[in-house]
Amino acid sequence: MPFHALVDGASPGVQVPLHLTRIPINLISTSSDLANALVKGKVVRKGPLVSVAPNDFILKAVIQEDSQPHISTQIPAINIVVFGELARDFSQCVSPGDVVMASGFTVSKSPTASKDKLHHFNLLLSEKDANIYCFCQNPSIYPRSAVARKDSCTVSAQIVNRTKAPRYTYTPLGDLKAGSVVNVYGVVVFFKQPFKSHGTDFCSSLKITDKSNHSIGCTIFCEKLEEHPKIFQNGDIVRMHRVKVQLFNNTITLVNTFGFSVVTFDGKPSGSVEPRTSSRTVHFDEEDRRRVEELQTWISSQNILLPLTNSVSLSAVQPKAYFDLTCQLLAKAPVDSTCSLLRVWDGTRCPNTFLKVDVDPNDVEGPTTFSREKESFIANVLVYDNHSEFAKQLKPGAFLRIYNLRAIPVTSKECSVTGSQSEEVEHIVFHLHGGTSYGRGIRVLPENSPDVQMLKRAIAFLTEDVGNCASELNDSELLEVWSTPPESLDDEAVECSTSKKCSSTAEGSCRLQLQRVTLSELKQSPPGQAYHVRAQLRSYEPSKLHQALKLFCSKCSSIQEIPDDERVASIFSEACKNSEDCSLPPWALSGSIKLPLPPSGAPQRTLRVHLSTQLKAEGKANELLFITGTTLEETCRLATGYKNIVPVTSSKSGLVLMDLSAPFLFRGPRRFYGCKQCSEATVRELPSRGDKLLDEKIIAEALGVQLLQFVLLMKLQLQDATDTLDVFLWKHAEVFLGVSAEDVAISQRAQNCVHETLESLCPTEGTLGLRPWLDLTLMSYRGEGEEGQMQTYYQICSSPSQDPDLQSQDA
DNA sequence: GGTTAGGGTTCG
Repeated sequence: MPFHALVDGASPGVQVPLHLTRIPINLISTSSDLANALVKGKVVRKGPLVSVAPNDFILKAVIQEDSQPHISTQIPAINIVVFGELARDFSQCVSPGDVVMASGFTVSKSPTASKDKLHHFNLLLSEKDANIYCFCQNPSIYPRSAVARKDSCTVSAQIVNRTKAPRYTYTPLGDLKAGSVVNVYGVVVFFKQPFKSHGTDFCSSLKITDKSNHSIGCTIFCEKLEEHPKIFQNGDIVRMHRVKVQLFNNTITLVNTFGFSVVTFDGKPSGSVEPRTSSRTVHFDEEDRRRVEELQTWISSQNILLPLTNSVSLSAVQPKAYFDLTCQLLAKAPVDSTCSLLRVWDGTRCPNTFLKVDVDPNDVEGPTTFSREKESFIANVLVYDNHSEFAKQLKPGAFLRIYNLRAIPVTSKECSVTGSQSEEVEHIVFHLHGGTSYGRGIRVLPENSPDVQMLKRAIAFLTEDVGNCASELNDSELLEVWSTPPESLDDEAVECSTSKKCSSTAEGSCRLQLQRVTLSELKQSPPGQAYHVRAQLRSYEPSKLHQALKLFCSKCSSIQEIPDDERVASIFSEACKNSEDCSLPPWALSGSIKLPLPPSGAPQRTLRVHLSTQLKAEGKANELLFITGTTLEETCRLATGYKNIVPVTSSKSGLVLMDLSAPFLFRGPRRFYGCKQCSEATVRELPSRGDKLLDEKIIAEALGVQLLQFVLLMKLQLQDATDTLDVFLWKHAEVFLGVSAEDVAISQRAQNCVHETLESLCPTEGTLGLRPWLDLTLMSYRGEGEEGQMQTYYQICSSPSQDPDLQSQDA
């Protein structure tokens, strides 16, 4: 049913008001109190929509009591008459067989009772006073909209009143006929950011494909930028409504037409399907979710065929190459009338030294200088023409993706340290040439995008305080993880091994140039430094990827294992057993809900839930549910449909969270854990957040839980002609493997991606000689070993940049 | 009710 409906543009999550009381159809009469009455029935007949005036309609239908399926005859049924726009919405949204609820109705004597043998009264539903809710017979279809009611009745509801939610059909890209106007779904294989056309509008150009394997060019003209598709990378999914099919040069193309709308989705499955749109009235239902997930699955099966992303981290940039860069803007400055300088970073270090670009310090937005260490992580990007114009609106701190950057090598004369001779030095600078060829452009990424989350973690790892981490290095749990303290890079720790050169343009300041060393040389070098090595991957562990996934506490710096399901299940069953009656906190409302999708044959379970009065008052009752008395399996099943589920148990003192070895929060397939040592968990009402979406951080903070972060931890053995070396992959694991740890925790595709990366670097079959050579930046640091003695450890702090010239060299 | 663009690197 197409009811992911919005009422007057408000947010979804509509619920049947709790003060309504259901009235059986056979008890309806003129003497009944109808003010708070709710009637529920299955639509057994639906008449045509009759237009009586412009925007005024009448529709008749028959609903039948739906609660007595075992009685085959004499089921109470009643005529309903719907008026106005509500009638039109009902006509569009409700089909025979659907179950509806209605309130705010009046009754009148049925003139046809003797003929149709139905109820002696009719229900009259006017647009002004009545509400109709569509009730879904299978709660699994709309579990998100289920709400608890005080009378323990379960409803899955979405409001129909004033819903403008027609059913959409989508044309496969292989079936497009010139001249028609269609709705389509597609996977982006090429796109340009919107650019100013010579007419009145901005123009977006994109190419999409689907299972039919047709590749269709689309041109979108819209005056407002926010109406354009929000495409971040190839592989994103777009859904467009009302596009015209045209022939241009004998090729089918799509152009937007009157009533056009577009929504985009991440092409990577991440557990939740979030429509990207600035429209407040997006229509998005279960069918859409299914289509998006189907395309995501298809994309993952087409990985090899689709030229997806060209994203590269700074550490992997190859001179002369074109690439996309996801980064944070630190500072910017105009260079001249057609060119601006952007200073950006992504948490990794480019092996090449950047050309210093001279700008007037008074023109710089953001810091004019950085510490020497920080400077070595910052890239200089020159953007020209239209991009220089666009850059005027960028603010330092923003997260950007820059498309089709080019790494330009620049040779310049510099004086050596002694200052007497000049020598040729190769620098690098990134150019974003003018124009939009190859999708050249800049996009500001929203804070909540998975790529920005990953970027933030990489940057946070780079800048976090090492003292914080070092003080806890003896933690026994930490030492169990390969007996080593993973270290972080920070300004103190990075004392780079440099071949020091004085830039002739800089004020005598020294620039960092990482020297490449062999593994054997590295072992002889002093710790506490960054080194550049070229090596092959000889082996890695753990071989079972799920063992690489850990939980990390940023407060006490402990690394913890993810508890297995057996352990978590036992915590749930213990909590059930030990549960006692308790008085509810004053802010909590209590109710019950039925579990969706009971396993075949099992009776449907009703669960006791508590929800926040405040959230309910804000119309966000479904955003956070506290549940009691469930098994792990039931909790997971329930979590597929609700935003946030917090399992609790009742004790004499009131509601309490479960043992923190179990996840404290479930959302879809995601589970969130808290640190046992650092949490002071209490079940309490969440402070009002206004319009801010409840996320795990807000919930954890409110409950006094120190949120644990998913991290990946691996041990790699590197080899070159001189030696082998064990190194850890931790703080840069996400950048190195190109996935987020959180996705690895829930997505098979992310896991496959890691597996493929490792397999490509270290194939199970084949000789070592055939393995790619990797350019890597390593940090060395001192830490306490298993026996308490100090020893040197190494950690990878770059992504694997493969050296094509060395592919076939034998070690 | 549909002009604009209709992908295809590189001055800097």
